[in-house]
Amino acid sequence: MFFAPGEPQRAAMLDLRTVAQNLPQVAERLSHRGPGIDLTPVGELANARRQLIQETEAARAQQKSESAQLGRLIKSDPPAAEKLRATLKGLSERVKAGDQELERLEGELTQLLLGIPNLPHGSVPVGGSAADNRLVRYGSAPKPQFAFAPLEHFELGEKLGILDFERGAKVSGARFTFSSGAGAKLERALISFMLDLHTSRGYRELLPPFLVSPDAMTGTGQLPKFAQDVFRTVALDEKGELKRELFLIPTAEVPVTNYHRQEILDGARLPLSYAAYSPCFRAEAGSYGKDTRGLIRQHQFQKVELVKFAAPETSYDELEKLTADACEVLERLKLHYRVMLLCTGDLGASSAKTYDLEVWLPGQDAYREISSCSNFEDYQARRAQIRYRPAPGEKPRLVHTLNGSGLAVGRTVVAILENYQEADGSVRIPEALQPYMGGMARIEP
RNA sequence: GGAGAGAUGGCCGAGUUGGUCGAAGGCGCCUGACUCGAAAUCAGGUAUACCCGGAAGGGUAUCGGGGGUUCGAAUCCCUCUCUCUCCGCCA
Repeated sequence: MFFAPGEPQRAAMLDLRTVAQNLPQVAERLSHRGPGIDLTPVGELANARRQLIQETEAARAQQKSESAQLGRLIKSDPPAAEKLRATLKGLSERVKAGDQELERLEGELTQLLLGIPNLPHGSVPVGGSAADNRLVRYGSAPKPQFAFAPLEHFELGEKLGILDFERGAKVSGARFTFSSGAGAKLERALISFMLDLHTSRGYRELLPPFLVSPDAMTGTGQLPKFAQDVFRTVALDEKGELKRELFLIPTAEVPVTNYHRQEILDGARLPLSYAAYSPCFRAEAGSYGKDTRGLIRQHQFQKVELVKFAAPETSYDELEKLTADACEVLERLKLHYRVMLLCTGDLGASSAKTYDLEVWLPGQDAYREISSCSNFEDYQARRAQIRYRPAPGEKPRLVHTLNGSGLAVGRTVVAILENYQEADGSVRIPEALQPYMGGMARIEP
């Protein structure tokens, strides 16, 4: 039913039954993401699992009813009871063996399913790389013109004394930075500005834990695929052995999406919208040599994240709204940007559809991603078991989860520095932000 | 960190000499009756997942998680997690 014509938005990922019963269709749609996904083992394992369940459950049903009979026999006919007990012993062992094998099969199957990315939505353009992403629109602010050669943000930041990359490296290593003075204040102002904007537009503010359990990381799909991209923390016991492990969140998406893990939400209250500030920690494995200078790619940065839990019928409308809410930050800051629709080849593994917001950076002479807004459909919800009851008495269904940055704070600082720079090296503060800066209108050396 | 108590269905709350307990009772919710309508009252229904089946329906699992004892565990044993109370420490 998930693949009925005209209903592509219902396409679900990771649902074993759907995948197993629609192998060719699923494989076809996954092929748009690129080669290398083989579903045959999934089909084979699914069949083996089904068969084993039937056998084991039949044996268990027999065991159960005869076991009850044994209970009665013990009182009425002890010798017969002893005889039956001996038979049941054997049956019990068969059942246990079947259970073990089933557990093994299902573990293997889960590992396979975890490795399969989400199915792209029908409206996502097919393409192999970022070059095939589709331009959706530009924001209202025009591209700024400069009568001088605009500097990159790190040059400005160092000259203004508000970004200290050297000391960041001294204390923590590469890709760590101190913001100081007006720079630190600017970050704080941006966070408040963004949260105030979003909460005034219907989001509930949430300040989440910054460390999460391995379960939470799996629920949103960070594990096991991206284990190398995250920081893991451990607590040791007296003997120096692992007592507990927690992960530094790579985005507030992780704690906030897991906020409703294993819950059945009231359908009448959907969509639920949250705006969460958090620092984000990323190991950035595999990006050596990329954006080595400046704030663009740090191991730690701050972000305000928007998260929604929506009914499947409305999730794509909510994606448009969420994207517009993220855009609104750039609109108010009067920064030039464009909205891109990611193609199948550039789409994140968990996402069914993603819009990237790319802000113009005159110092780099390039558009750079400052927000990524995605609909994950029920891909995350299935793992995290987040459901909703459409109406009282009805069956629970999986919700659709969405999220997007609103926005990445560090990159917003970059955009402000580069777009609002003056010939003398000073930087104006966008009007919308001035109330949050104690009225400051300009950062000067 | 030390001492103790607890974790049962949407919620509250029985059940711990192991057997027919998916689990009494209450609340909530749904359906019907009564009513012009509502409230109150009465009757019935009311978990989730998986497997078989076209369906009706049937089967299996789940009483915080995991493991064990047993023919059989919500009930016994071990372990982990979480919550609460008291003491200590601490931003």
